[in-house]
Amino acid sequence: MLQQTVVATVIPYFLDFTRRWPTVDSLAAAPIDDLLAAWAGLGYYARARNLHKAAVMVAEEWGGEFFCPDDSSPDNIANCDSHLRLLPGVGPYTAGAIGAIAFGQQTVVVDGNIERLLSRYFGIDIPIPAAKTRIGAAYQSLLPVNRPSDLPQALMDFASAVCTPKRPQCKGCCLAGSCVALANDIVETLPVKPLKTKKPMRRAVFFVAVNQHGEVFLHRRPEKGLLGCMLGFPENGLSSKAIEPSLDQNAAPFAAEWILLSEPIFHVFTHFTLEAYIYLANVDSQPDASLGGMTIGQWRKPCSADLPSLMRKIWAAARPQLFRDKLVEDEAGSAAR
DNA sequence: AATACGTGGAC
DNA sequence: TGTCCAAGTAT
Repeated sequence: MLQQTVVATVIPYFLDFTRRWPTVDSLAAAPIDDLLAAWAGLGYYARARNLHKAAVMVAEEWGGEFFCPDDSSPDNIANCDSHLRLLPGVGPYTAGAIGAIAFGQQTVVVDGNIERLLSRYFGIDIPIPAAKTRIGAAYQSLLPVNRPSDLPQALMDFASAVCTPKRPQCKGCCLAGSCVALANDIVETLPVKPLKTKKPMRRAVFFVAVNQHGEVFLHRRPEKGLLGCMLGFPENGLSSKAIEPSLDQNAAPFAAEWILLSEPIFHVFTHFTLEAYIYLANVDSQPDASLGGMTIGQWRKPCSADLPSLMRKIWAAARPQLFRDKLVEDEAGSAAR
């Protein structure tokens, strides 16, 4: 959960997950849709899919244990690392963190905080990601024999509090006397990040329908790609790089009196900004939307908690309009989950 | 190596 | 509709 996500954001999700699925076995046995619903709003949804796959691997293939050699010889540290890396979603950082924190091994653990701290302290001025090799070597050179699990956690907290990206607290820093970047007055220029390209715009249309039962029409998105496997309103254009998708009703999941909201909403992703146009419909029947005989969606009680943030935002924009001339029970009653 | 992948908080 | 970034990983 902490991958590219700040601690304060993670805490409620972590507490919910560990309460509902306190063991690897329970997590592996949980329906993936339950995990995805619990993950909704946290972002980077491949993490949730990988977490479940990893739990299934540990439960069914590893006998329920994160096998790790208790002998801490260098060979076994490497073996443990490569073993953990077999789990989907476990990369260099996570494998190192598990090795150090869970098993007390002398692993290399370099997150964004430590990367910043070490690149500054050692004056590593080659760009990321090429600098990662040297930063890893620098970390290796610091590894203590005793309590190796303290090092990454101490460095992360220290860098997060003192060696910050902007306005680092060099005055009074206990490392100021030997920090290469400080001596060269280049602290805030490190680490060297690649130049960021301008974020492109995409345009998409979304279809929000409510039936006479107060249910909305949602579908499960394709298992890979943006918002993979998450619930969402049918749409057209979201995954298309060409900013061309027509704003007409061609992609509607079924025929209805679709009304286009006058104003689009905007949503910012990591690599593009979305301009989302929203079509609305109140339907008296319950159309069975299908393509080639396959049902493409389902009518469900609207529950924002199950939706990724983009879809929550779309629902929040659509709901007042849909409820204007049709009294429908909203989700307030079902929000006490 | 470069890009895809979410979201929200701090300025 | 800004900018930058966060306990990164997969492809």
